[in-house]
Amino acid sequence: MKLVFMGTPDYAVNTLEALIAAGHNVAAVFAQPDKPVGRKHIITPPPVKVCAQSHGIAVYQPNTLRDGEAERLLREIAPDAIVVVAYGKILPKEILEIPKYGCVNGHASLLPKYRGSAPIQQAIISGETVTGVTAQLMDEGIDTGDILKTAETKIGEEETAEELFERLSGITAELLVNTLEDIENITPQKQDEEKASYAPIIKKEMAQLDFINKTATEIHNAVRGYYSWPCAYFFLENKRVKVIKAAKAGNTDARAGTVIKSDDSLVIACKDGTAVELVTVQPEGSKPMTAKQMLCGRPIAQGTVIGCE
RNA sequence: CGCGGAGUGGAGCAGCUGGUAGCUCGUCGGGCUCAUAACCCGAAGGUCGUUGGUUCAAGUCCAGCCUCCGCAA
Repeated sequence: MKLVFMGTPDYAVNTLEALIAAGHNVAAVFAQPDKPVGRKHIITPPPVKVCAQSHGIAVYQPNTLRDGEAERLLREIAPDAIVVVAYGKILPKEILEIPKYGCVNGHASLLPKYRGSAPIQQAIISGETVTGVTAQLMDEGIDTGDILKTAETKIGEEETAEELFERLSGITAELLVNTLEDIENITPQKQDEEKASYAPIIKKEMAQLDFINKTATEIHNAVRGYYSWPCAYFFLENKRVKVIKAAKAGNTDARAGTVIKSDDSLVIACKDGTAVELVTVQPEGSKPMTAKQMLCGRPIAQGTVIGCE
């Protein structure tokens, strides 16, 4: 099948590779423009671009798809289908209409749940135990297209968003290859709007831990869901401390937000009499370390209340 | 030249205005104890990232370099 692939980050690379390996003719790849990355602001090409180039595929990085240029180009290429994975741009109607089989998107949730930019993180933060990937026939809305195929997977109890990303990336690749294979025989299913939910883009501030108003389970989910970006955190003497790993630590009758243990481990009381142990942390300016290591050099008095400014 | 923090015994840190290094943990030895990851006593272990400079004297001041990290993107 003659395809155009649209994607940007690491997450999408598996799918591109899989499509090529499955024998499809990937005629062109669209990715976001190169962006400055890192402390030195080095202009870096997105992973999908790097991958495409290594396969000798033409790469396009338009700033917009709405100036007619992309449409003209795609009509000229005339793909049978456009496959979209984490591209980062909304496809306008005139482009959606170009391919015979439409535009097929791999979305990292079981639609209609968690439409939007952060389905993976949101699933973990919400405490889901099962998630998956949906192949949908894109329409003009955000992840509102008809469902072609889905693949489910369990979320591990200690699984982080980073790990889930990695796994779903592979599942997405497989699902999309299968979807294209069967595309003639699939009857697209409408999404159930009643069950729809939206996973908004993650902002840094959302990852600040609130021990007072969240239970230990919610804290644990947040720590996993925000890892490795932006990473859950709290403030200690005006310094940001990231929490890399946390564990539920039984019950307590201490007031929520209070440090109830700070010798060889760090335990904080949470909402509803629950308690959470902060296992691995990273104070601003330091490398990640165990809570015990941090306490060696920066003791925290028991009874200290960790608020949420 | 985007902003900022940091490189000190195995780990995490302190060391302000310069006179050869200290804390918590760990390690090792001994003791207490029915016992212990608990407690007590003791010990080992540091060319203070690197190069050069100022000084009678620098971890401590100055300059350059290397490395790590947070923010921002």
